[in-house]
Amino acid sequence: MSDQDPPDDTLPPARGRRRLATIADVAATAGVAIGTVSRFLNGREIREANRHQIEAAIEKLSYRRNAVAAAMKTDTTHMIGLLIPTFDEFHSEMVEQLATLLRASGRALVIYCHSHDADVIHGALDFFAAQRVDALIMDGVTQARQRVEQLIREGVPIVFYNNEIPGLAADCVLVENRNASYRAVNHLIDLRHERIAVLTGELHDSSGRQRFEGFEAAMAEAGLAVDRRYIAHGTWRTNSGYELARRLMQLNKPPTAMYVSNYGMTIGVLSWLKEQGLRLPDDLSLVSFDDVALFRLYEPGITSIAQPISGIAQAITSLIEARLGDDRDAPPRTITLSCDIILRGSTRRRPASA
Amino acid sequence: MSDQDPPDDTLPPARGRRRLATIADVAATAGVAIGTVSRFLNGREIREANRHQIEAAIEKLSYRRNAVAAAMKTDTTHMIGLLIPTFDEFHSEMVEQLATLLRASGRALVIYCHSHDADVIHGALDFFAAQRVDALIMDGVTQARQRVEQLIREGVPIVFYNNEIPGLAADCVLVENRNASYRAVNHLIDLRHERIAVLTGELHDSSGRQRFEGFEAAMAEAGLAVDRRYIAHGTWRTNSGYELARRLMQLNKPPTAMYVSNYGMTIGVLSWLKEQGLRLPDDLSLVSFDDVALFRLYEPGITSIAQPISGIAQAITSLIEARLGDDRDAPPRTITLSCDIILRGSTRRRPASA
DNA sequence: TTGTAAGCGTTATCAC
DNA sequence: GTGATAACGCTTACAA
Repeated sequence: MSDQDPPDDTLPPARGRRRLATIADVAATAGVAIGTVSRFLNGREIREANRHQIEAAIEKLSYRRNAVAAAMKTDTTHMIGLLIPTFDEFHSEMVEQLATLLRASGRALVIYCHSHDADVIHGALDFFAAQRVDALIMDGVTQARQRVEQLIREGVPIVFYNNEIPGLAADCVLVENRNASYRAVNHLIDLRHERIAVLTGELHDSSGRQRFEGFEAAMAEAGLAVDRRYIAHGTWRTNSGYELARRLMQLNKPPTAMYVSNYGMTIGVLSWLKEQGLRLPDDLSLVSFDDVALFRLYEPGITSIAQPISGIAQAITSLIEARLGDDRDAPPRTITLSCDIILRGSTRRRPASA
Repeated sequence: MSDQDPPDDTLPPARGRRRLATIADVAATAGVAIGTVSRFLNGREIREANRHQIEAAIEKLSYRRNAVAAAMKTDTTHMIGLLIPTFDEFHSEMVEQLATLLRASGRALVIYCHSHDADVIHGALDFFAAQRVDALIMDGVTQARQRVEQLIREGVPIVFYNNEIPGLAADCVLVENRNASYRAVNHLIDLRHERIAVLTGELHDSSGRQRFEGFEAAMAEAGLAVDRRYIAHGTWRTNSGYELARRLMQLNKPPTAMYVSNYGMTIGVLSWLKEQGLRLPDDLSLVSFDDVALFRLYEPGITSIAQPISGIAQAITSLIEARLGDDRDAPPRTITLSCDIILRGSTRRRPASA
């Protein structure tokens, strides 16, 4: 058997997959050196005649570059790890945009969904590290701190979104949680509401804290005392919105307005209200963080705080490309984007009766 | 410098990443052979004393297994390619479940989103092939046919969901589109509707065809002639739902009921209706394929056809694990799941006036 | 420009 | 069991 032969299918097939042609097969078939084929594959200059030989050989052998082998040499996998808590509408849209933006530079996302489970978070980070992803995008979830520190030490670029983890030197893309929250609550105050309840997110997440602080600031500035019973601490999740809505609305003096710190909990609130036959904005004015299709279509539309999802995805991408390009060793950057308050029918002036 | 030294950080760092300890460093530090460390890492039997040495060395060097190198040897990456058209609610839920199920066997999803763009589809499949994903999950989108055939020849296991591509020998997870559609339209007929419009999906997708056939079958069986103007051919997308709703509802004799072939187009229909101040079910009865959070919360709730998303994710996972396990060469299997029709407030008996 | 060959970090096959 | 060592398929000096 000469070196000119196509790949020999009688070799033990690796894991049931057929033996694919290698760069060596191409080189042999084309009658050039391996190095030349490699140069061609990487888009560098090649003698015209050789180029044609190589193209023909690639075609003939159905050659497929083995990115795994290349990754081993170059220590570049073109994979970006993405660790998100859940596939809610916000994340779906962000992921879609991230995938599209990263595609432009030949990269793809490897996705893990942690559901706030510390074991999963650790497992995901270990997996990403072992797979040598080029970079990592994740919600700044505190349970990850230790593993993340290790990754940073190993030189893996990381971009946090949504929450920052104080003290970690990594790139960050955030929104003005506090300010947006402040403005949203002020909108309720403008409408003469005084009994305003808040559903907070997890306060160990920086976004949860800041959104709550915005609420507090607006109330304090308006000179409105906050009844402790109107402060409901949630977990970001739908079922927590459901439970807390019940608790709040069954008070002797239920709130006339409610500020909910994220989309998921608002879904829970709406479910409970619907079950009870209560209607927005007559029985309650409601404003929610996150703007999603449902809030636009719901009757009435839900007044909400729209995070600039495209902007977030773009910011993340640009940070990553910078880290993977020339700005490898630049100091960590934090990009903070602002939100829009979108007025819809779920908020109205406090009824005189209340 | 002896072999016992920890990795030397003065070596040229690959792409700015620190040089990580290798299995060789661990072996040297532990005073055993490389092969022994490998055996240990892969959970095989090791002499007790060596085990402790190795564990200590791993700890000391912060050793991290390089999955890329392992993948190159074993031709197993533990990555599953996933190619979806868009991140709508259906896919979000499916992806979340798939990711969770696959995690159990140490695998992760690499995701591409094609937006029905043929170039992207081709690019994605080439990327997956180059990255040597262990298997591929994709919507059976016809533009992919040629590339997919090649992948099958190369021995990459593929699971189609949603649509089948006739003539391709691959595993498939489908739902009873035709039957579900048939039952849904029969529900409208039971409610005495006669002017029933349909918004079809793309008819070159098998799901689009089958859903349309179900409509036709129900109408024919009931002896209802279908006015051609009530057949609106859509693209699955929201804007197409919006446009077609307008076209249909502005007919001289608009339909009294509408069957919409997917979630995205229904969003478009609802948007248009909302803009016009038209209400379900008074101005129109509507039933939609796909059951999502919005349809449950909407007022009135949207009568819909619920695909068994968990079942789909489980079926896909089991097919993949079988292919990657002992059933490597089993003949292709197709799993077909049934759907539930969920009755809500968007459908009611045809008003006497109509 | 091209050919040659030394790795990259594993796994797997041998003798021992 | 363990230790040496040959792959795996590619990139990249270096020499020609």
